[in-house]
Amino acid sequence: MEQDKKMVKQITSMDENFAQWYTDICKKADLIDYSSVKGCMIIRPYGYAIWENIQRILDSKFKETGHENVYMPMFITESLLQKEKDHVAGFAPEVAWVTYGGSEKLTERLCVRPTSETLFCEHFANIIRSYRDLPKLYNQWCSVVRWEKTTRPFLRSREFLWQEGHTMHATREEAEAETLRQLDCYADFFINELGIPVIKGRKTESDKFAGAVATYAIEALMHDGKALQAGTSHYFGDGFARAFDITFTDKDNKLTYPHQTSWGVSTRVIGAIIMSHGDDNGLVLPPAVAPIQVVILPVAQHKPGVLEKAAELKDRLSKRFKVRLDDSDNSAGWKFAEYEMKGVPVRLEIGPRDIENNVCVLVTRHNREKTVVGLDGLEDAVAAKLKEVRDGIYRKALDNLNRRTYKCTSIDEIKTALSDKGDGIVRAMWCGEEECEDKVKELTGVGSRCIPFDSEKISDKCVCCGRPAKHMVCWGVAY
RNA sequence: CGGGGUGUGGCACAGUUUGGUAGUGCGCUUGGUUCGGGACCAAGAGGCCGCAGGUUCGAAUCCUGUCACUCCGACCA
Repeated sequence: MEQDKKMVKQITSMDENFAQWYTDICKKADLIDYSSVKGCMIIRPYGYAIWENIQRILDSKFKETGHENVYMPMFITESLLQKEKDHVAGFAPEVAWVTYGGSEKLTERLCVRPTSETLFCEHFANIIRSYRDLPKLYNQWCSVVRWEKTTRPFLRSREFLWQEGHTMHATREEAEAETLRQLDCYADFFINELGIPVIKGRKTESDKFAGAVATYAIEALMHDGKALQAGTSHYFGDGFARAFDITFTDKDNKLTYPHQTSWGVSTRVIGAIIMSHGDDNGLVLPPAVAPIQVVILPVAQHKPGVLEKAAELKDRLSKRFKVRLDDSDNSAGWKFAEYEMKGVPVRLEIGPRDIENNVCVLVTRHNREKTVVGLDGLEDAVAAKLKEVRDGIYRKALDNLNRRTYKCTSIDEIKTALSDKGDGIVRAMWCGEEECEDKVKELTGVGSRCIPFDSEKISDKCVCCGRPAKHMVCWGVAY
């Protein structure tokens, strides 16, 4: 069928080489360009516009729950970074250091922030005195640097953009509730706005954030069956508070350590969108974050009245949607392919034939379905189509997750499932010992992703050692 | 950090084996015809062949080194 034909020859097909397909999309959809510094990418206007939309939605969610934005410095003195020993041990191998200021060697070298817990702690120590100062609900939008060895656009770059929330609370219960609330905030955003199903869960001890008491994450399954940690939320207890000497006087006039959280999502979200929804014709963007929600393509635009009608529709639709009218003199076919590559959710075609009949053609990106709709009430038809795209891509992604979820009770079952059906999420029981966690990875290739909240009892025994099981774990190959 | 691949107009590549005038396609510019799935004709512009050394009368091509990108593994958002 014509519809199945691959229109965009420049993109490597997913089945042929998934990694190449991914980088092709990043480049060909104008999301990024490489720079002369390894691992540092240029986020181009179209890619940055997606990030701005992500920021806008999340930022307003954060503010609805009382969070305030701040900005912390980019540099951390070495002695400050050293204060919490688990934290420094976790991050030291991948930090970049500034050793010179101008031509003078610094007496103490400065680390370029890989994350800002230490900076927030230093500041919290100065501003928290009484229980009346709590909670402190802070967030910052910034970039951080981690000196990665292997880099990939959006998924792992040396500098990346993110948001990091840092909060301080009077009680453990309050801080734990905050940790889970923000995890839910991310999960809702992924499911409802991005149409990406996620697994919510807790990380195992070995996979925890450096310095955390508990780390929670949302994991998403990509098209190739690999899992992507898409957002994290940490509960720190009072460990950092003790290391940084942050205390407050509680209602009973007792000096107390506050309880802390941090949580973040990064531009990796864009990688998740690409690998959850994209296809061999390019990007497929969730309407909520698409820089262009509707592209209007006039057909036979030199014929009298066509451009005028197209401009009129643009004015009408712009009141409710993000609209672009492409009246360049590229051929209609070229434009179809171009906006498909860029993942624009809804395309509107308007030509002389349509104008005669007072209709236009709407095409949804994810399934290329064409519908002829009347120009009266067009706004509602477009809104319905955008909803259809969100629901359609969510269903597809959920199907992928369900199809690639395997319940297993033995190492052999895991191996068989993975080799028969490909990479995916293995649900299997675990005794809680790190030794078994490592062994499963060694024997089958899948590591523990998380202990999911929607746990089920698959058997009584650990999939590895056969001793009584403590948890059900989701295992997978990670990005 | 290990293993592979690639660096040649903006992009994709050929040319390297066997050293001898820098090529093709796409894109770009100008003009014209087109336009419901990546249109066509004509005329143009654009390159110290990643970088640094070396061999040679002569190097994109051979040698040494180096850097970057990319893919596959180990570590990480």
